[in-house]
This record gives sequence, structure tokens and C-alpha cells, in this order.
Amino acid sequence: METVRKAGRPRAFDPDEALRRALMVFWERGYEGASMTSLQEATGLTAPQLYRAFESKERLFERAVRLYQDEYGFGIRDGVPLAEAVVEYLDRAAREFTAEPGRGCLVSTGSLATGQDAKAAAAICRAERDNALAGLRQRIIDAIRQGELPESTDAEGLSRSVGALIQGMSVQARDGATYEDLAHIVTTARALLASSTAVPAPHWS
Amino acid sequence: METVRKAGRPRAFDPDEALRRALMVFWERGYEGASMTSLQEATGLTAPQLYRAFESKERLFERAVRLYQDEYGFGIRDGVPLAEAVVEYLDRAAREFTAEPGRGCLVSTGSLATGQDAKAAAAICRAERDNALAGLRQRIIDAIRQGELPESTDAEGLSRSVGALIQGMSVQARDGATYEDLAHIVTTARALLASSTAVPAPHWS
DNA sequence: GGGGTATCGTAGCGGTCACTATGGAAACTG
DNA sequence: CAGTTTCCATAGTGACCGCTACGATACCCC
Repeated sequence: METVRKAGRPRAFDPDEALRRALMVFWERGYEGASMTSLQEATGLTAPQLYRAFESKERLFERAVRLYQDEYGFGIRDGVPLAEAVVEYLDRAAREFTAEPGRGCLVSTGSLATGQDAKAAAAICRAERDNALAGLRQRIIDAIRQGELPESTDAEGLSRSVGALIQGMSVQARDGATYEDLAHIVTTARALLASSTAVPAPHWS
Repeated sequence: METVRKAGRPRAFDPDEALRRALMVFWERGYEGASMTSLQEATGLTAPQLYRAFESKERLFERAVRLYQDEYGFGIRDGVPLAEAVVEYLDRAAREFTAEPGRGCLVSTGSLATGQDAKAAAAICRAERDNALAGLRQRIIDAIRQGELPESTDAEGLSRSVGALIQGMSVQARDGATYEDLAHIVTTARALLASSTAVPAPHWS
């Protein structure tokens, strides 16, 4: 996958590196809180450089969300009982949301606004949230079908609850919660899952 | 508490009514999404009228949050087992967050941004969230002390989890979830509380 | 070298933001 | 009545927003 040489003056910066830095700004400040000026400062680029490379703030955010999913995103792990995988999922979220103080999740809390500028960004995040929730629900449905969870399990309720815990952890992380704070939520959720799981709970402490 | 007549031209509008309408705008669009222009349109007032009555957008928001707590806020009910009261709390939140489509909670999701303008608003909301979380935790600690919940209950974890569910429900409500959607979360939380409650669960269906 | 092309840096676009200066109007007091 | 006080409506303010026009510059191909 060589970058093909083309006519014209070559650009004097690495777009991937710029995107990575822009992501950090969006992650820290949210979509609306990240002004183009702050993005220019973080990337060390001028406005036209950013616009030629990424077209608009909205598209830049879209790319940043995609990079976020690729680099920092995570899903429910396969090959282990679902209850265990979900707890791992929550724990990884708790760690990541608090890796930098006051960070949270780019998708969960990076854009909830209904301002004119942020409407597109909010739609992007909403779509990602909806997608994650749907995937989680499907995983639970499959687990029920395979006898991993009792027939009586409310897949809709369990997926929405786990999603809500993630989103709530993101809010609390932005409010300054540490990993130790959020770990309490993970532990509580473990109990919830254990109580709704037919198979005996694994040997975690 | 009569409003005392004073010298000077009387104002031609009802500040309480204006505040009430401003609250609705903040609730629907969040702090940053609610521009002064939109607030003027919603209240039918001019900018100087709003500024004379409320000093600044930030103070207006502060007053709106206070009115929100007074009019729409709710707490954990006394006089019933805590587990039941918490479920009621969650259910009322679910109903309120979805009473208007895409509304959610003013305090939970009305301001998470770190933009320059919204910093004060974010601090107000964060303080309210911290306060609510502390109150919830205290209620749980008291319940444990009174034998209503088992000694082994993790008060920090339970309060943060319930708080996270509220915040997550707010996110999902803003994403378009209906009461029926969120009711699944309430039901799931009921199971969580039942499993961690020493006293037998009440006779709800 | 010359033409084509895409980037560069400078400078600034129109628009919206929260907010206010100003002068007149409407109530009070004495 | 005059004097005082407070609110009214009009018409802006400067700052910042996302974004771009423009002429110069640096690479490719022929």
C-alpha cells in the first residue's frame, strides 16, 4: 500500500498524525467545545491545511470518530461466557474513560447538543450509539438462544442497561470520577449479570 | 409574600413565565444549543428585557436549573423500602425524560461541553450531579445501617450504578428512546436491587 | 525549460454569538 | 407639577465561529 507520488506540491504534514491530534481535542472537549482554532493549535496546521485535508469540521469529526473506534474502540469479546465478556467490556470502558482525567467516551458524551453546528456531529454519535446498542442486544439474544443466559432474560432491558451504564460512566468520568470510582459500577454490574445468568458464575474474585 | 410596588416603570412581562419558557428551551436544546436568540423567541422578549431580569445567559441557566429541580425534580421517596423507592425513582425518570420526544434530563445531558461559554454551565450541572449522587449514596448507607440492605452492599457501587442508569437513560432518551424502551432498564434494575436486597421483594408484578 | 497541479501562507470573508449603549416612555414620590 | 427611577425598543458592539479567496511556491511530466 505505497502512497503514490502525484503531481503538485506535496503536503508538508502527515494527515494521519493531524487526525490523531484532532481526535484528542474532540475527545477532551467534545465537538462544540473543540473550535477550529483549538484544532489548528493542536495540529500545528493552518486552517486551509486542515480544510484541504479534511473538507470541514464535521468531516474531520467523522474521521476522528472512525479513528476512535479503530484505535480505542472495543467490543464484547468472543469465546468467553457473555456475562464475563460484558464485565470485561465495562471494565475496559471504565479504564479508558479515566485514562485521562475528565475524558469519558467520545461517542457517548462527545456530542449530545442540538445546536445548529453540532447537529451533524450529534447524528454521527447517535448512529454509533444506536449501532453499539443493537450489536449488544444481538449478542445477548444469541447467548439466550445458545442457553448461555436463561430464556427469561430481557435482551432489550439488559442491553439498554449495559449501554446506560457505559453512557453513565462516561458522564461520571467527565465529572472527574477515577477508575477506582467506576470500578464500583463494574462490580455492581457483575452481580447483576451473575443473578441473571443460568450457568454458574466463573471463579473471579 | 406580596410583590411590593416600587418606583419606576413596571415591567411588561412576567419573569417567572419567561423563566419557565427559557427552561423548556434549555431542556430541549441544552445550554450551548440554546442561543439567546432562541430564548428571545421562546419568551417573546427582547434581549435587554432578558438581561435586565436575569443578568446573563449563565445566570438564566442557573435559575432554570433551579426551577427544573423545583418543578420537575424528584428524589428517593421516604417511607418505603429503599429498593422500592429507587425503582420508583428510576421509573419516574424514565417517564419524565420521554414525556417530550428526545428530551432527557437537563442536568444529566444539558451541559457536558467544555467550550469557553459553557464552562460555567457545565460546572453547575456537574455540581448538581455530584450532589444527587452523594444524596443517593447516603440514602443507601442509611438503609444498610437500618438493616434494609445487607451489610455486604457496596453503597458506592450501587449509588454510582443507579446514577449511571439515570444518566444513560437521559442519553438514550435524547437519542429517541420512548418510555417503553426505558422501562426495560427500570425492570432490569429492579432485578438488580432485588438480588442485593435482604428483605423479600414487594408484591409488584 | 515550460505547463500542469496541488499545496503553501496570508489575510479576511459573512455570520452568529452573548451582550449593551442610548434615548424615550411609564410608573412612582413629594 | 417636577424629579426620580425603572423599564422599554432600537440598533447596534466586539469577539469568535467555521470557512475560503488569492497569489506564491514546489513538486510532477514532457
